[in-house]
Formats: sequence, structure tokens, C-alpha cells
Amino acid sequence: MSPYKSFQYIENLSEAVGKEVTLRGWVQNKTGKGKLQFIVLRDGTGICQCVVFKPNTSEELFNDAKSLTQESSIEVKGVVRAEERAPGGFEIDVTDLKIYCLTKDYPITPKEHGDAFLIEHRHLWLRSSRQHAIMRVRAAIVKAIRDFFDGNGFKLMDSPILTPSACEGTSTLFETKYFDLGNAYLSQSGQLYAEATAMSLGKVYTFGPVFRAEHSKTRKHLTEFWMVEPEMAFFDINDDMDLAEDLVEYIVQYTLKNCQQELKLLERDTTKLEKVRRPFHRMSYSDAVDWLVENKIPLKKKIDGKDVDVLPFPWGEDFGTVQEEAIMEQFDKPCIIHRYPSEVKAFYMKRDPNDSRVVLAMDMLGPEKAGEIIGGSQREDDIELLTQRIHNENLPLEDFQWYLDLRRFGSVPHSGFGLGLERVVKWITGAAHIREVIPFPRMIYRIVP
RNA sequence: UCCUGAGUAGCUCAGCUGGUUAGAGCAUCUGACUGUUAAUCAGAGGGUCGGGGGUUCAAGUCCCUCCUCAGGAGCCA
Repeated sequence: MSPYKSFQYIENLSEAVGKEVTLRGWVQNKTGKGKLQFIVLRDGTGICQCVVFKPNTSEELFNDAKSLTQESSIEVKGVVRAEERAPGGFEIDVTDLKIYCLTKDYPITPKEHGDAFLIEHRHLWLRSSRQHAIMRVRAAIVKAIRDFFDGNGFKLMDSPILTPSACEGTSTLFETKYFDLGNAYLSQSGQLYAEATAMSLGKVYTFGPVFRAEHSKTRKHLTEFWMVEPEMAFFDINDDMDLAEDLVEYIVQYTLKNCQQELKLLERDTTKLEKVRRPFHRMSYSDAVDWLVENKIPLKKKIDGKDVDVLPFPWGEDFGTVQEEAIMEQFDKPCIIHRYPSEVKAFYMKRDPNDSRVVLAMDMLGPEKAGEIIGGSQREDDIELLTQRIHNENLPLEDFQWYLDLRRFGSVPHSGFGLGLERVVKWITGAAHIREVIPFPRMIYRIVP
């Protein structure tokens, strides 16, 4: 029972059969037949059917019950009964009813609605059963991530959101005025700061919102999303990949263990998630290109505004959705692709000592068209090579002096990666669109609500 | 940014090669009903057909333009 005595929560009703309880919540749905009214009450922890039968109650109580509308907020009192016919498995016979707010014309009905309408009413859409389930899974996944790192000797570090310049130099950033110091930018990654902190604490992770002002408009993109970025001193690329596999396996298994009800409501095929066990698949970029050539997967390119298929796939080009999905179709668990051409990856990634054309980068692709859920690398720890890469990318060297200090003073091999929270929640819940897995999505043409 | 598609009742949609008063289901309101699960039955109200301009005797329908939205590319997690 709830330690807060004035009312009880629906999730605890199994302990209260035969007892009188007070429930508070919202009317999810109401049906009835003449002298009999069924109120489905939602309180955030579950749903409970409340029954009002006219001959057994006062005229006033029955009329109040009959007047209830979808999403009215109420308090009910009654004795709990186990009832197979009731959604949720329990039912209470109402002996007292208090109406907090009688809702008029609730916009989201139990019928079908379009995407645009629902997202415009996101603040109300969150009350719907699917969205409710997704938010619970999201919370569980965040907890799994924190538990995993906290339980494995990592320290949480909070990286700044306002930064003086681009950290990767590639993405477009949101810009804002910063007093007399010129422009500041909303961070697209906490990695550089995590690297600095790892030199103090050994193993750290930063977990916060990041921002990308790219004009991306797909069901996988948000302009504001949450990313967890571990960074580990003395980890090489293989340690990095092992850790990434451990983390993803832990998240999926934790969710399976703790969110059965939610996944069932979402009609997620959990047998597919059960297969997400180490070891995952691994493939070098070069082997992946060989596979694309063998299977005649072309490079899609725009030449003079026309779409052209380039065959065979040329070594050195980055993979797009077509290539990634083709590769992943053969797998039922994630696959890490590692050692990418240096030209397509960020300046801070370490050159492979065995092949100077590639860097020690790794991307983890999820099955079931989950796409890229992790991107990481071993970091360049040689100050000469790093300075050269900053030059080649035309990045302002002054802004990176503090970052170069990490290589001047006790430089060590180190690695890390970033995991996109929403991409993972989308994959695990099977949500059709990434906007469904964050409470208030920020997208290129939408900032309200 | 580019490409493609869409905008008709509160919601989801139909509306043919232009032709009388623009339709359906759901939702809402009124009434009936003791086990409903998207209840059912009977009745009622509800529209600047995204905005502007044009062609025509006549435009929801054809043309131009603008706006809004969708998801795909590029880029990425």
C-alpha cells in the first residue's frame, strides 16, 4: 500500500482485495447500459474499472457517474474485487464519487487520429496508453543505463551545454549571443569534456541533452535529443567495443525483465529482443564494402541533381541508410562496423597503426532497421597527429588548446562512445517515429508544445 | 537545402472526364437500455472545401502563387 495514506494506487490493488480503497485519477473511458455505468480510471500506475449500479447507490451519485466524460478527474471510494471481465483484472463498486474537474470536449477520442493532430496535442497525447507505456520504457532504459555505469566503476560527469565552438566541426549548431564574449553554441556532444574528466576519474560518463541544427527531417531525427557518452582512460578500441556490447545487452535484458506489461501493450515481438545477447556481430568497414560489392548494393549519389547508382560500391565512401539496412538484414542482433576511412570520420579519432587509411572508429547498428545507435572510437592521443587533423579540418586551433593539453600532460590511450537514447528507445519499443519516444520532441518545423 | 506527397465537419476520410442544396463513420447533444470493453438503437446540431488570384455560364474539382504539414535524401545518434 502507498505510504501516503489519503489514497491508494491502482498498481497495489492486488493487495487490497476485499478492502475499501480511495483512488484518484482520470476517466480513460466510460461505457454503460442504462442503470449500469462502467468507468475506466487511470492513475498513472494502471487502470481500474469502477462500477456504479443505480439500484445500489443514491440518485445523486449515479447521475454524477453518468455525467462523467473522458479525461474528467475524479476520486472514487469503494471495495476492491478481483474481476476477470475488467481491464486490469480488478474492479471496485463505487460508494463515493468526487469530481475534481468535469472535462468538456477532450480532443483525443478513442478513435483514430492522424500524426499531425496527435503531435499538436502532445501534452494530451502523453495520456494515451501507448504513449504512457513508451514513457515508462524510456524511464526504465535511462535507469538501466545509470545502473550499468554506476555499477561498473564509472563516475557521472556533467558536461557543459553552452560551448565556445563546434566539437566535431561537422554538424550545424544552434547559435546564441553570450554577453561580451561573442557567440556561444549549444553542445552537440559532451565528449571532449568527458575526455578531460576521464584523465581525472579514469572512467566517466556524461548523460544529457545535445543539440543538432541539421535540417534533418526523418523519423530518426530530433534537433534536441539525449545522449550518454562514456569515456575511459587506457581503453583501446577493442575494450570500447566490448563495453558497448555489454551496455546494449544490459539495457535490452533489463527492459525485458522490467517492462513486460508495457512491451505487451506496445505489441512488441519480445522474442527478437531476447536474441540480443553477446557476442554481437562485428565487421570491419573494408569487409563491409566487400560484402556490398558481392551483393551488388550500390552507392546512391546525386550527380547534377539526378539520382545515380554507383556500382561496385567504392571503398572510401560513407554508408547511408541503404547500405546499413542491407548489411543489417542478415542479422537478428546488433552489428559493430569498425575501422572507417579517416575522411568520413571526426578529427579526434585515432589513426589505425596497421592501416593509415582508416581510423579506430566503430558504429553499432541495431537490427530491425534501428539504424545507428552507437558511434565511438579510440581517440588520437598523439599531439602532432591531432594538431594536423585540426588543421586539415580548418578548425580554430586556439579553441582546442585546452583539448591539446590533454595530450601534452600525461597523454594516454583512451576511448569512448555515444549512445543515442531515443534511437534505442525507438528500437526497443518498436515505435514508428522517434517523436513518440521523447515527451516533447524538438524537430525542424516543430517546437510547440 | 533538395525530391515526392497531402490539406474537405471536432477527428478519420469519400467526393468520377467541372454541373442543382458538399457526404459517410466516429465524436458532441437529447432519449431508451442491469455487464460494458471502440457498447447498441432512435433523433438533432455541426462546413470560408488551407489563403489569395485566375479560367469558365458554372470551380471542392482546372491553372498560377503563397502557407502549413508529412517522410525520404543528404548529415547524423
